[in-house]
Amino acid sequence: MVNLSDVARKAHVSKMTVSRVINHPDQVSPELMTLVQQAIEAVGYVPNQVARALVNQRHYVIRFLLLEDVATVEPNYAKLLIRLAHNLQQKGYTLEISLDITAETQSIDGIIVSGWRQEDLLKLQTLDVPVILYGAAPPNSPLSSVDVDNQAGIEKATEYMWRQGYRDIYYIGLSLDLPFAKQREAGYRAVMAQKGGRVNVYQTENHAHLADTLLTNLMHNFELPTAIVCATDRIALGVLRAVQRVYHIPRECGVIGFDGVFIDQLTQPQLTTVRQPFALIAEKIVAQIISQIESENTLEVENTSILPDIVVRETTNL
Amino acid sequence: MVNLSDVARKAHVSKMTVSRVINHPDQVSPELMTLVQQAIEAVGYVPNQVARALVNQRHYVIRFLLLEDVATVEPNYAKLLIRLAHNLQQKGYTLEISLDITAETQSIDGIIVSGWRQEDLLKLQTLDVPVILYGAAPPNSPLSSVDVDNQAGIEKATEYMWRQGYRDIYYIGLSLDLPFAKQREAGYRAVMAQKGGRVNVYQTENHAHLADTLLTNLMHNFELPTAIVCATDRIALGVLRAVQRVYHIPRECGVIGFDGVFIDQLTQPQLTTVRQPFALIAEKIVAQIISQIESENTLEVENTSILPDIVVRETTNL
DNA sequence: TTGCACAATGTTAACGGTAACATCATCACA
DNA sequence: TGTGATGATGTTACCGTTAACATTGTGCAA
Repeated sequence: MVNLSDVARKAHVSKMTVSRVINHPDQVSPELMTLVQQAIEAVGYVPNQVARALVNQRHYVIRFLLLEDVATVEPNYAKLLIRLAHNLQQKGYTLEISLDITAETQSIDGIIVSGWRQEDLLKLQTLDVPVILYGAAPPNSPLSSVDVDNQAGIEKATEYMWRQGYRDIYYIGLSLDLPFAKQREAGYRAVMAQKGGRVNVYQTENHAHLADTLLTNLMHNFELPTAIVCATDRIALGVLRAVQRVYHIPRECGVIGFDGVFIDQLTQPQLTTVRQPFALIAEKIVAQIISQIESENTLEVENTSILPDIVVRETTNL
Repeated sequence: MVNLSDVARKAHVSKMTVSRVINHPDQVSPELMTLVQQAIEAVGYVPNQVARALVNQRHYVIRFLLLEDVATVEPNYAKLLIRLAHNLQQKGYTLEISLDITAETQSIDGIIVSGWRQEDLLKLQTLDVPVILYGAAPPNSPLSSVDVDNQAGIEKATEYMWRQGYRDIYYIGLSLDLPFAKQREAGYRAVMAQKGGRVNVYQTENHAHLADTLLTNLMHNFELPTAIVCATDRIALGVLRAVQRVYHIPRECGVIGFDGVFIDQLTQPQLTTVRQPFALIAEKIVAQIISQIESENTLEVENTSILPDIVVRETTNL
């Protein structure tokens, strides 16, 4: 392996000069600068990150800790993961994947956590590296977080349906005791309260066929045109299937989902949805964790919500 | 950070003795052994992997190189990735993600490549670490590979449909010039040749709505009961949608897909499919790459095909 | 008793970098 | 002309670990 000494020998300077050319270019004279750069080229030198990590006590590695149950992993993660890897790479970091919250933290600089539950937070707080949560942290949590703005997302969706002209608007939520599920429901309620529309909230588990069953019973009460705001695309898929057996989409019934990852492109007609802006989310997560790492100890908690956009397709154009 | 010296001081031995307790337990006397182990416990020592990596020229890191176009990333990868991370962790390795084939290889021990094309192979061959391809390598390639047995998978599927009693069997393939697409088609042809059935091969791009359109035109030729063997679940989704508008599934038409990741669970009725055995695939990949790393230079090319299983659901029970 | 093999432990140097300090030449200014 | 500030470069030591070699002590055969 080509190392600093090889470059130094080639350029007839000391190792330190070479090191400085790389890390503190302002501290070397222009002549040596070019001389050393040529030597680096000539011998094909590439800095050894491991040695660098050892002496700097920095590793240039961020861990993505996935706590979600492996069986239920959503395709979401692939998208987020890829964006994260890409953004980190640009900043000179690499992304490592772990499923184990108890894994050692001494060869990483920070952790991005996804799929966490309330009960994981205590352990996460005690770690000795910066932690960023994907998904909104509870109030007063000492951990920073980045999340899509779930409430605003459903607000946008509900308002959009109202603006399209639908007045009979249903919300099919998730029967899950998790913050994001409640926030989405709150978004629907907020808009309906403001508009003075009738509130119709139902809940189901996150399965298309359960949503299908629910809607099959529900849709006889519709006062057309009716809109159905769904907490997830998966629910929307089932809703769509049930409703289109009886009504015309979108003339009689409009449907809008939430997530915008994969499922929305599989439906027929194609689903209008609130899309999680993974590119932005990843960007923000990366910016935040790197700033925490590089600011050393000034631990400033930051909770970011990112406003999602509506992707209009074929299920909502009244 | 607690290090070897701290343990050594606590146990009143030299650093080397502590190191040996960890790496070569057979070389230390039982008394010191327990003494040192207690000291390790007492001070909470955890070996520093970075220092270890530096001196051993080993990093205990495997890179997952994803060359697929980011936009088309299938949820497949999330499943595979998680299995890989899990298996590697058990062997003391960590998994890192990269999208960049040109990234440095000096702080990793091996690479697992996914989504590669023919034109990537040359560059991959020149890397100075072991490389395992996910997806069958071309004949005589110097790179090892692990893949699902695509041909055998579709053979199984076709035979299964024949056994169910369908005699009019169609194959809807992928219009892609990639080995796996050809192998799947070959599987269908092989079985039909053997059974003496009429060969009906059509191709489409990997989109549900294109498959829908294709089938809408095609299905008037069916001699019921007809089976449709699909190259992917995505195609199967479109096929199912088109066919069920006219025929009863599975009494008049049976449909079987390939992949078994995610999509198959979204259809109504639920899709019978050939499932990629990601647990096995990941296991095999990990075993293979670690064996290559640890055997140093005895570079033995190994191409493994893993036989997939059929997951019988609701679209094939004639 | 002597010497030697062998097992248990310690010492040293290295892996490839960088921070901190030391050295040296240059130059401005009193 | 001497002094000290300044900038460019070199020297040293260290990050935490392990391989290789050195040392020590023990038992056993000659």
